[in-house]
Amino acid sequence: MSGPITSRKVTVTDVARRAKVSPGTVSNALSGKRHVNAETRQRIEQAIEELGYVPNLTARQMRTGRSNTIAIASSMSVGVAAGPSKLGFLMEIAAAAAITALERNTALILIPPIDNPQSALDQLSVDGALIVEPERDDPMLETLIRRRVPTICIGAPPEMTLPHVALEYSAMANLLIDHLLDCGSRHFPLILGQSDRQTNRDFRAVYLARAKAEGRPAHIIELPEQNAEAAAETALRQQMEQGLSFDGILVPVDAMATGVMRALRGAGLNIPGDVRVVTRYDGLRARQETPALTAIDLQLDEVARIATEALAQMIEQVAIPPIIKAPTPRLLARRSSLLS
Amino acid sequence: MSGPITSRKVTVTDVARRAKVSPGTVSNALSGKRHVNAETRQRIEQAIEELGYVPNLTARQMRTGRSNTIAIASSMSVGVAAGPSKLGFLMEIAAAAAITALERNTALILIPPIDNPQSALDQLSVDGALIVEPERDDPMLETLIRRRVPTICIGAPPEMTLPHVALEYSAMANLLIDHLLDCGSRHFPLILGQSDRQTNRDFRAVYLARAKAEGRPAHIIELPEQNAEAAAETALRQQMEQGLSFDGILVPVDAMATGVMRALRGAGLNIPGDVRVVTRYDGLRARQETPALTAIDLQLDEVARIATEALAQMIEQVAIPPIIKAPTPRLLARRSSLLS
DNA sequence: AGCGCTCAGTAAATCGTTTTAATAAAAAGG
DNA sequence: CCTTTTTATTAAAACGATTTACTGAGCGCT
Repeated sequence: MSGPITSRKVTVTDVARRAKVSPGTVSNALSGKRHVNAETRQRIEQAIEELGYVPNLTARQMRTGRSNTIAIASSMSVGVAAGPSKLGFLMEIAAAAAITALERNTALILIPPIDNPQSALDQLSVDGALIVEPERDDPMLETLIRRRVPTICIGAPPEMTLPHVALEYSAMANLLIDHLLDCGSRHFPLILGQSDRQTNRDFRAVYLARAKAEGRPAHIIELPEQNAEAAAETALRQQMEQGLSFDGILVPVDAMATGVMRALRGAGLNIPGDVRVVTRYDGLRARQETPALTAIDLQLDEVARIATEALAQMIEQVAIPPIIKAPTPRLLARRSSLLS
Repeated sequence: MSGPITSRKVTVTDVARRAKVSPGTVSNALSGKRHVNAETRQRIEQAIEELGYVPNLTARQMRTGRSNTIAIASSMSVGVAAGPSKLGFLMEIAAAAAITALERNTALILIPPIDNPQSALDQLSVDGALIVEPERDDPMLETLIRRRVPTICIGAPPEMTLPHVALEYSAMANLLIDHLLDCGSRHFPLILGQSDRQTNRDFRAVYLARAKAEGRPAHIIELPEQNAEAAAETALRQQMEQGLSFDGILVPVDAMATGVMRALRGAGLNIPGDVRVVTRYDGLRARQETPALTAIDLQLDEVARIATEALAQMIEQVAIPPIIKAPTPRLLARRSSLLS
């Protein structure tokens, strides 16, 4: 407990007094917006040092109208996102975005999936927002638009006119289907979630189109996203009991892939010998499975960086293209599909 | 593009004018700090509705001196934390803390491990901070203390006088050792990281004390935390080649546990038949291993909640106990140690 | 000398709230 | 009926920075 008991905050005025200049000059010295004499600047810096001055960010924000803060949010309901899987996806992006943001002197505030996201937004003043894989009629997205908060979606939003970083779901689907074919699979069902997101639409469309074009059977299993792992396991088990046969499985959601693996193991099937399994999100789950799952490298940290920088542009009123291309996804072939 | 091109922000003054009252009254109506006539309040609420008034948080913060923002940070260097493992730990806490914070109208800003965390803190004005498993001479912690920012550590800080939520590492170590003994193991090395954190100190102390008291051999393998998984794998492999024999392994860090599992499988050992493996952090890794790893349920979301609420108290200058007990850790026995 | 121009610095206005001190009106008390 | 107290409201002063408009001083150039 050294130092004064009550240390009144030291302000720009205190510094100015000590350096025998006006507050305005101190401000200029700090921001560099106007030139100040080298000698004067010297005095100011010394005063700052001696007094231990730290600028009050709030006051600065108030004057400049910027909060130097962006939010990252996912609207997924707690039930869906709370599992380590989806949360992992969001958090992986959040961590990368936070780093990029901090490099630009911007703080990233985390809005995890909560029941009433709008009330949260009401209490926050942010310069912009990133929103991850928005759903149709996403309440959070709607609130942001109504408030005219600059917003960038990661993954296509339902109305394609909103600016977003386009994750190339179709390309991913093609990569995975090509790979399954390369590995000798011809009969592979598609297992996916039933929420109305771009990723689901694209995977379904590509899957159906190619099955038709290439004369292969198409079989889509749609599942609720609550408790995805167990849902996938039981669903697949049931289908197998009913005689469904296949030599591969395309299951984009990693949590579902884990469930699928469990069902397959339970049925005594050999992977990849009998069945090749491929998934999309290359999270911990895919890497940790035995055998490790073939997946797509989404390059999420790069995606997050791009999105954050685009958002910064948008906040500074610089025009940006409405659709920003994400880095090209790459296939990560692993033992769950490689026969040799 | 409906609506006015440039919609000047509507302020409390606009509302006041419209409701034919003074700005102060509007403020009182909003905050409820002073009583305002029911009829007047009615008029004000209507004006707010009609104008679509949204309070300017920054101005409010400036006047009240609160930013309604807390930071969560981990000081781990990028190399250590960037892996999904440690990041998972931080993020799991962050997500839970964000939820608790939002319930209290406080935003949580994320400071991921970056090279120069102090510069980041300089640009932020927060009411308080949570800091996860601080290290000795933690630069971030030092900055926070110098700035007199109310701070709560999650996991004991090096100087025990700082307020913190005490994760009961000793209890965890005892739980795991008891369990290994129950499962018939008597020779189990301890594999841990070499950074100077409370968790490492506690595990080492308990391990040594019990080995001595119970007449068992003690063998500690200390590893750098960079690239923990590979480090653990090669280290264990080497030790086995040199003739180290054991019937169990105590490896708190989950990334290292994964490496250990790989080394054991590589040596053709049966788990849990030949070797029982237990770890501490029950993350995705532990659950996804085959066989799944026995671990400790740290109840991190509860820990985060407790820490966030304590921090809120501290910010409001309410006295809090310097050491806050975390919920009692519970053993999650899984197939990596269960013989039957 | 007079004119224009840059340079450094200052005083004052401003951002949008909350809070304090003052006030008018109404109610209560004698 | 004249005080006191309470109640509801308001005008004005903060909060701590940035920015605008203004002021001299110094300098170069006809």
